[in-house]
Amino acid sequence: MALPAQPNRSLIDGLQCLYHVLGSGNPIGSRELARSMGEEHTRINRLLKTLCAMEYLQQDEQKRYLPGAAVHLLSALTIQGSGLLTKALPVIETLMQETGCAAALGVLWNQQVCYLFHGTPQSSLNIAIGRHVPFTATNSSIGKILLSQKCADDWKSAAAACGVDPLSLQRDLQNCANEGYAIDDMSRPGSIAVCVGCPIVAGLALMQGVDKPEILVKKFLSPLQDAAVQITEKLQEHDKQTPAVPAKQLNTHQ
Amino acid sequence: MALPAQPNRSLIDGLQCLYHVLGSGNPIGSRELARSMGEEHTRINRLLKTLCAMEYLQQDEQKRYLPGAAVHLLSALTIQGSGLLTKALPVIETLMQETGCAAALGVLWNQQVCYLFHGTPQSSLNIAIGRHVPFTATNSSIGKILLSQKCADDWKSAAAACGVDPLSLQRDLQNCANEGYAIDDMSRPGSIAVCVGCPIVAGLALMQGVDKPEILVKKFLSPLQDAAVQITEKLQEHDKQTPAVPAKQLNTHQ
DNA sequence: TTGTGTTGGTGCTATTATAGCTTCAAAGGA
DNA sequence: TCCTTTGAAGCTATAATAGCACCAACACAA
Repeated sequence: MALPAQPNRSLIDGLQCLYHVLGSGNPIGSRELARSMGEEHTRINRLLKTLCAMEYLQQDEQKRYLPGAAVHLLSALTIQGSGLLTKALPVIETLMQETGCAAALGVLWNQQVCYLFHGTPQSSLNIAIGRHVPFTATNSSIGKILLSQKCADDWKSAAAACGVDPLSLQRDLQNCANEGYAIDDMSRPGSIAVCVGCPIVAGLALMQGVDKPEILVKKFLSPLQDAAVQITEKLQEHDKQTPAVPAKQLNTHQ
Repeated sequence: MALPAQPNRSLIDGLQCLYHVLGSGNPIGSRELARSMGEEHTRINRLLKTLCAMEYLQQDEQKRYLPGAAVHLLSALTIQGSGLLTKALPVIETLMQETGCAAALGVLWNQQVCYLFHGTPQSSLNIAIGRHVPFTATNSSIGKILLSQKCADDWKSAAAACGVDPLSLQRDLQNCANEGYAIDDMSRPGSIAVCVGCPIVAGLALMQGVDKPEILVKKFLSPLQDAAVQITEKLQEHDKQTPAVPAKQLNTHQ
């Protein structure tokens, strides 16, 4: 991912602090966070205090940092603003009913896949958010198909980060890019995934235990692609007609 | 909310950019965003490019900005890291079954309430995220109870932001703080709300149309408080035992 | 109770990251 | 074809920031 001519270092590091606190899973002190991030503690402290002032974080009685109201609100705004989950869920439910498969919707970030949805035809419709720890992209059909749309530098970074052979990964991803889908037949159950969104934002997968990966392609690629197209179209309609939150309500420093 | 000695202006403004793009509800260009935020366009452009580089945002074919994978992942991490929704939902479901009321869980930020959950005993368990536009705090029992825990300066800001009489609001909020609950009997249906979390992070409300607000207190305060205590305890257990995402996976610049 | 170590947070100041003006190529619309 | 607006970046002055040193408070062990 190319940096712009003048990236803003404070914003980058501040978001990394936020990410680490959220990923910590429990309250964490400013010096502890600085050590775990390998940074100078005063700077981290100031970034944390700024996030606190904005209510993205708050402090418990021992002054350790934990999520605040603003980050919950950002989550809600993310889901509503992008419409990804609300548009995708009805399509995914139909897809699961028609195919009898489990399905997942996930995003790729920093060589990791995070599920937004994971469910089965039998279970009540369930949102996966909060259910799964992010996991390495190269172990996942969603990860591979999303990674295949990235540049060669990202492929090298991914190979290094995930500890796999770069040439092998390149062949695999090149094939995914060519075919427009990715297969994971190493996990149990196996899965097949395609991209959704324009620009691409997520991967959609169907999962089923099968004897041969070709069966995943033969049985499930077509309905999966149809579902992905439907979701992408719904997202584009969403982008054209979603009323914005009034600017007065968005403005936070007047 | 008091600013620290050396707040980081870039982080503040960068998060406001992100918030505005998400709240926009559709892709938005950098000059358009700068105009709507009342800021100089070069700076906004650099902040947007930085958010893009980190994949919090992405650009469509017309180079307009829309949510990217990282902000979805941050949402998932928020929900998982705080455990607020996953811990609260089973308790809320029981509460709705026992009382026959609709319920809501919401956070307060910038004088606005945002629902994380809103459901009824009859509907399948549903997450409200993405369902409701944030709305002004003083029109909501959740807003009032959360606001009552803030300082007097915040009360004045809220009165100004929501266009209500400061003295009237102060009396109302003082009463909420004293009683430990807030009533909204102006909306249809009426509702009663208490705080959850330690430190407080959200408000939990029950809603039902009643002839008199006293009936809300008499019938629903006790089960509501019980549910709030249960959720708060579960959150504290969560903070003690949630495994963190491995630091290797959190580290984004190595 | 006392001493030690660690904590969160800030004062001070050098410096560099940043902000804002200007400019440009590209794109869209009349 | 011309005009307007766009996203993006070069240049440079400056103010926001980074890092060191320090402090009061707290926890823990002796």
